[in-house]
Amino acid sequence: MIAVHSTYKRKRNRAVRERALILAASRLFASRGFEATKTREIAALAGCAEGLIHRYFNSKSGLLMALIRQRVSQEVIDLHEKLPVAATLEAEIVQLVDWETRRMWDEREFLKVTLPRAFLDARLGRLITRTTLARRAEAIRQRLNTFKEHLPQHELDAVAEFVSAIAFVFGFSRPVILRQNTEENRHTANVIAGIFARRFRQSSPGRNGRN
Amino acid sequence: MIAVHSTYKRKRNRAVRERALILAASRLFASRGFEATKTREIAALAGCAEGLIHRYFNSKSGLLMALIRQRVSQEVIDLHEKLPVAATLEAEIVQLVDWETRRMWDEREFLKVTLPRAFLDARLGRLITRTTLARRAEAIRQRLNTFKEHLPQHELDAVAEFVSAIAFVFGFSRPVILRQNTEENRHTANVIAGIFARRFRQSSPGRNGRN
Amino acid sequence: MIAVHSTYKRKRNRAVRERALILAASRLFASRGFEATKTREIAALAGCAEGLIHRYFNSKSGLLMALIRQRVSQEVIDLHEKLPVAATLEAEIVQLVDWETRRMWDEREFLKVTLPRAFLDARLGRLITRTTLARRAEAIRQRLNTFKEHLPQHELDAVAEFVSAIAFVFGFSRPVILRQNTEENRHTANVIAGIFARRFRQSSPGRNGRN
Amino acid sequence: MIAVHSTYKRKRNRAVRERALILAASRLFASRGFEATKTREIAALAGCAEGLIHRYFNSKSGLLMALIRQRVSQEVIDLHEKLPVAATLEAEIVQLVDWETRRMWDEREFLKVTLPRAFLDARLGRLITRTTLARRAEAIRQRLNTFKEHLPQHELDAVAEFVSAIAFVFGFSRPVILRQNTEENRHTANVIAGIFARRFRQSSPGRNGRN
DNA sequence: GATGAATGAGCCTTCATTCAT
DNA sequence: AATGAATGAAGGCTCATTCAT
Repeated sequence: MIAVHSTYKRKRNRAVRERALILAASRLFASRGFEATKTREIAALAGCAEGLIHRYFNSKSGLLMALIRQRVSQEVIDLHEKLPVAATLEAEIVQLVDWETRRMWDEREFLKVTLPRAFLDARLGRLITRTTLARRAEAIRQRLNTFKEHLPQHELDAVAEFVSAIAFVFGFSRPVILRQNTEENRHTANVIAGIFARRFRQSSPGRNGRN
Repeated sequence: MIAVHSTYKRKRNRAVRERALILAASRLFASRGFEATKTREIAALAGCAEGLIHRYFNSKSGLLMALIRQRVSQEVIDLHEKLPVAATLEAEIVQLVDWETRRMWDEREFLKVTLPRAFLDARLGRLITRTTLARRAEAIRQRLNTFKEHLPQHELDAVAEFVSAIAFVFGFSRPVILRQNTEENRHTANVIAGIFARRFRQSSPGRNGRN
Repeated sequence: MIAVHSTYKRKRNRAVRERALILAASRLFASRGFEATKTREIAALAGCAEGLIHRYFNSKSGLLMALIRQRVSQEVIDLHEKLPVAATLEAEIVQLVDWETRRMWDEREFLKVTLPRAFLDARLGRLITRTTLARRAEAIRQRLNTFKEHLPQHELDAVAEFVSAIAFVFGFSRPVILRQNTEENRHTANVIAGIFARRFRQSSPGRNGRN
Repeated sequence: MIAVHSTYKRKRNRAVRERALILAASRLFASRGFEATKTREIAALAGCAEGLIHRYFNSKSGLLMALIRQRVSQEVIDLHEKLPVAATLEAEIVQLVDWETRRMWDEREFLKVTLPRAFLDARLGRLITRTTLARRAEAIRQRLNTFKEHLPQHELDAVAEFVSAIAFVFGFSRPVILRQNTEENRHTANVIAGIFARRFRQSSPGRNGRN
């Protein structure tokens, strides 16, 4: 009984410590960059010993990889659960852009850590594409598929790409990299989405044309 | 990697050496990252002595700043000279997206160096915005202004933002960061531009409707 | 040069290591000068890692300061305990000169390190005066005070100064700086002290005059 | 004629430049120490090119040696010319101490440069002894010899040593190294000299004893 | 298993020296 | 001959990693 408890506790502790280290690393890598962050600082912020970074993750960059792997596995595509599909394709596109733009902003810390590494490491770049972006794109594509009668297949992909591109730029690049105002960028994203989506407005009976 | 210098030894030519160092640093920072690049490697690639980095630029990061400053000053907005304005707004939008997407690809090395630093340094982020992005956006806005009778002012800004966002994602992010195929991405950008621009198609007499 | 450490490796013993580093630094600074001594050499002689110099003392010059501080705090004025006061003032002066001359010789290593720094750093010069020289002078003054009936107050200070001046020159300057023979210099100091002290010979009854 | 003039001028220039470099080095070595002084600073202060240090003196330490050699050769023992011998031995000792104490103070810059080097370099220490101190001691001894009837030979040497020891301590060590007040130290030197010299007071007829 | 003190390879930087101009 | 730009060896310091406790 004691042994079990002890084992359990040890396991629990390890899991807790691992998470603490990953969280601390995530924060510090994002704000100072990977190489400028010292292992000592990570350990201090996580509240445990420096040596654990090497015991658990082998090395500083092992911790980085663990950080990425963890996020990738956490990544849950909750689009369907949390966001009801809109009534029209036009509305759906606008709503997707808004949703994804917000999500990119929420993900900014992870992206700040990941992107600069992906610049340098082709494998990492492809890993992110495969595990994160591709899955999201697929989820978006599925939702759009609801409207397939108003959306030729060859355009469906383009719309999905449009959504994630606009979300990335106005949800992450502009506010995070270039320090532009978050709200304004979200607004811009919406205006652009509106113009883009207009193309897919279903003509109401008796009205035609651009206006 | 081939040395970026022509053959000279102990020749006095500050201008040439500065350029060689900046070029070498640009290549190495882009491919390995700033901190992973050793000053010795930069000097070796530039074909001159390590000490010159400090004589000319004060420090390794001084060289980085010089690199950024140089590019910013070189940045010439040659949109008008090289790319004739299209006949219609729709065509102009499509052509601008294509042009800017290519340009982003051409700038990939500089962006690979700059962006990760901008992640960490707010001032640098704003500097880039002001000196590079804002100027280009302005140039695009001016061209679009040619079509102001077909483009309400509030949409003009959105269109300009759309152009540079799509160009950044499909000209740089996707092919460089995520190592996706350059050509395919350019195509996707064009498709998206097409859909977007369609919104601004001037109705020809006797024909209406979505198609 | 023989390593100044006993055999240990990766043992945790900060106190021992600090002492080993200070001792090694003391030896090397004295024989080669501060700047000519490499931190690597100090660490090698102390038998520990270079990094410890910076962990313990912050920097090479921090080690120098620690060295000085340590000696200053060690400095014990044991004049009274080890050297009985002589019967007469004349004898006391002679004996003090001899004692202090020897002590200067014993301190030669520390002085070789300290003096050249005091040349350049006013604060250090005053620190040494205050902590080391002034205290010794005071101790000498107290002993001389035993003979106050034969020594007018205004001369007491001069005698104390005489003692330390002669000790410094013939115990340190001549043998250490100018590499003159130690014994001969001690002899010279004694002769000078004899002449000087003669002034304070108490006239024995029935005999006067110079002899 | 032109050639002669030109040659003359060149020679003159070289001599002028050498002196300028030696003077600049002397100042800087004294105030910052030998290694902390950069050749560039010396050249700047001397108002000529860095390369000349190596052309004229081979190296930075060559310049130091030249500085020492020059001073040594300049050293003129002008004791006899400038300072008349006193009437009595007692007065002569007091006056010699005062004179030499002042001279040490005047020499402080040179000593600040030389002594720390002599700490490290035995040959230099002996060179200084031989060329500077020994010569002065000899000059002093000669003057004292004037009073040989009142001064046994074995004491003569001790008196000469006393003079230079007291002069060194109160003219240089105390005011320069320990930053003590110059005037006070000169006074102390005089008091000590007075006590010491008293020993050699010639008894006036009809009066004996200590007073 | 956890801790954090000890290690030492490696890098940026300095600056005496060299040499093209 | 004079200049000062270029060179590159060398050293102080950092910090990921190791390992005694």
